[in-house]
Amino acid sequence: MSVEKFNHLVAEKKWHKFWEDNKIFKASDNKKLKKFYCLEMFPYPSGKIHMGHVRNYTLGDVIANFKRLNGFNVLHPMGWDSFGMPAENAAIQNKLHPKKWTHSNIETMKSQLKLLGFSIDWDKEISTCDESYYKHQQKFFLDLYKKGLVYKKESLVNWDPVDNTVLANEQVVDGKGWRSGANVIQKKLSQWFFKITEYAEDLNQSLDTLTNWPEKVKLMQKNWIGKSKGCEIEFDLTSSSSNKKINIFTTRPDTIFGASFIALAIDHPIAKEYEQTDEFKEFKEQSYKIGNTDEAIAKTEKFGFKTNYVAQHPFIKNKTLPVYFANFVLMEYGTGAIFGCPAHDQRDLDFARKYKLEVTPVILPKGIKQSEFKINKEAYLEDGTLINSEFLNGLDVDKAKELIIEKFERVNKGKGKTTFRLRDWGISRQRYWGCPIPILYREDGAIIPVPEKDLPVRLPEDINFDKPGNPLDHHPTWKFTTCPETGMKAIRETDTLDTFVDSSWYFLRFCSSNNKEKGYEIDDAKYWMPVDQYIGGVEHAILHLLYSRFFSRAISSDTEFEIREPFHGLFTQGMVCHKTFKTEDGQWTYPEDVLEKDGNFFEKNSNKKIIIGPSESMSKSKKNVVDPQAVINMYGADSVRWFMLSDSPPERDIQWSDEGIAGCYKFIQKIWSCSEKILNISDSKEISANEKTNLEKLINKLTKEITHNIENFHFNVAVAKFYEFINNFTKILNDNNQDKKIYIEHFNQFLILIYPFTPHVAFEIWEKINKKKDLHLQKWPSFKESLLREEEFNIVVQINGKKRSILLAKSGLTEEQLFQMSLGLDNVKKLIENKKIIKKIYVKNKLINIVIHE
RNA sequence: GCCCUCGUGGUGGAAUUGGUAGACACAAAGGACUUAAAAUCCUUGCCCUUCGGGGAGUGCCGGUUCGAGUCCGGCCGAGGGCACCA
Repeated sequence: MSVEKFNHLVAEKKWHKFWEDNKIFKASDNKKLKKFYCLEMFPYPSGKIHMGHVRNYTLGDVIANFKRLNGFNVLHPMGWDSFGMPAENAAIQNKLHPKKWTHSNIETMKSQLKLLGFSIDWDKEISTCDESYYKHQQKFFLDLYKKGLVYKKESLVNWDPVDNTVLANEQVVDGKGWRSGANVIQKKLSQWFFKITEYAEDLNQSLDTLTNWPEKVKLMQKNWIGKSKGCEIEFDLTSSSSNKKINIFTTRPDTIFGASFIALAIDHPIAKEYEQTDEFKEFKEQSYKIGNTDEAIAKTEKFGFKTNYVAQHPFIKNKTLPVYFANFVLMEYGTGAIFGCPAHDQRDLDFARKYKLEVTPVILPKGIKQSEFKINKEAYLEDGTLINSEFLNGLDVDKAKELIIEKFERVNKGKGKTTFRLRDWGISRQRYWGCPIPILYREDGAIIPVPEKDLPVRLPEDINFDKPGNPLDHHPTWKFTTCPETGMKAIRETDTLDTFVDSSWYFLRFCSSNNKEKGYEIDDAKYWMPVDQYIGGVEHAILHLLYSRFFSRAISSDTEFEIREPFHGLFTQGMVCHKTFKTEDGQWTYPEDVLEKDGNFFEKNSNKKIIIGPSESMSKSKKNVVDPQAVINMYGADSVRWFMLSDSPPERDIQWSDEGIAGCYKFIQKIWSCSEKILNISDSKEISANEKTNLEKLINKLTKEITHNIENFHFNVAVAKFYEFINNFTKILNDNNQDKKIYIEHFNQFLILIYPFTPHVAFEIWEKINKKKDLHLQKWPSFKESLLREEEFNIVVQINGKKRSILLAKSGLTEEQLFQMSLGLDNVKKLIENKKIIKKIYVKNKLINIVIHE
């Protein structure tokens, strides 16, 4: 009998149309339903979708479908992170307007996403470059401005000389621009900032409430925020000509008696007094000379510049400390000044050795005599007992810290203080393709926020990219305007907002996508927020997630509904990898251009020999990419989705392979042919009661496993269980009486279970069997614990912990009965002959361990 | 340098709380069907074996336990984050 194949090309098109026409993935407005907000990180419209998108949205789609079948009102939207530099770069290179380029990319990518059959509510689609989006963002900017969370300051910024723009600290990777890869230089500019540091404590503490976030991500954020408890201490500085007071910050106030110098940052206010001297100029120049990479900075030799100040030690009369400027002290952290305790800090020790300063140990390691304890080249950083420290002597480090802070506070020379590594978020970008900052500079010098009624501040469309720099700045008319209150002349802010601002609230916009008045409606947000499951790449573990957590708080504080944590559950998926191919002369080669001949590989056109490199994350530059669209055409959307869920756990990297996708295709066909076999049963006969129970148990077990594995993101295990089921099911189907009704009943349940993974083939078979297009209206099946209970068990029989035999036993037997049975097993008998049994262990329905004397 | 995670067959990986290691898939070898191929299906997978079974085995060394991939200590290796943060 010939069996017809599943034709994905026809079936997928048919179901896409049906789903779209009937809007079956539309979220309901009925706020009485139990909701589930499933969100994947929205894409940047760079051109075409890539395998990373496919994986991301497939993972999310399984969850969305699963939750819908479980009776949730699911919000599963899609949008476009559509402002950003590539659009401008494309405009410069191809003379194409960024808007046109962006919109055409969105069209392409949208049609590609639709090919995969994702259950997206397209009615809620948004795009951050639309003024219907960014006008609300400008309103939020003004709100934050009113709340005092936005400020402008002259600051040294990371300047990318290739992209001609400012970069946030986070966008500088190893001293290079994250996008251009150019060496970043320091430049002074007046910049807008969000006061994210205002929320440092809250952002840090609240991480502990995020129980459905990966520990790894929470830890990365903790490290980034970098909270440290310490103490601020006031020192009196004197020189022959003046007296000063300065504050220093330390986390080791307990080592105050080991202090031997004060070190200041090069740009500390006191530096003003030395700026004119040649020696200081030279010192400053030298410290700026050091390489750009963080690593190079960290390994640079410590050096300093001695001032003519001395500092009075706070507790030792007549003891003064020399005051230096030092290249390793940062103005941005703490107070830009420290006291050096060489014995217990490596940098301080290096510095002290260089300038022959005192090294007084004040912490004695446990178990070492004071007379034998010497500091040579390594500082002692661990805990111990305080020595040489007057009233602190004999205490351990923690106690000493406590006591000394109390003492400082009592004598009014310092106080306990917490500092953070986190800095404020610089949001100004000297770029055209971004959200305009709604600010005016009036001719009298006043800075005026654009009134709400004048929003949006629209981007002009007639722009010129021929000159370098920001086209908004040299636009002939756009920036010239008047003050709405006084009528005085005014100039618009020509910087635009960092695109991370766009993505810091888009999840809120999805709650009220089509609302024209507000960025989001409080009632909608109350219902939908927080996002129940957020899925995306781990590369956003710090920036995007931290900014979003801050921005949600900032814009919703003082409103009726404060959104502190926007993402309840977070899942970070791994990357899609592929082998890399290079010709012998070092040219990267696309996988489809590589041919195999007798175990050797050649480039298709040139016939050059190909060297196969390690599997790496797919990237255009290395050409180790596979185009999703081509694969979908060939194998179908279900096969591609199935591949993305198979084998590798979703949090780990996955290796793309041609064999793998072919295997997935085979499995889809196998499901199809299994359904054909059932439908073609012509001589239906009743099945035996025993087989009937077996079948019931099979589907019941599958139901439990799939439910459990979806809930825990073990999609690869779920896939394995589906394979196992189909293997067993077809075996029973082939070996037994063919009871059509029973098989159909169980296969229907199987189709519901697999629908979230491979919706097209599931719908097609469902319709074929049931003559209805209503698979999506089915209820997720429940499983019966009673059916999971077995009447027979394989009980492992161990002797001294080693497996020796297996005992097939019915349930209900007592421990003693089972023990006697196991003693009767040939293998066991042989091994315990003439040996003394010392002990026996029984694990119910699982295992017997007989311990004997060897 | 500091912090974190992970080491299981040829490969991707599985293994609720410590309780049959290697599920499932890919690749390979052999076989069945076929004139042939494709497709499909079956078998095998380290060492020894009298074919009943026995032995070794989850990066390395040691420990706890009746029993360790799983827990503890120490190494080695890979990946990721931070990086002059006082």
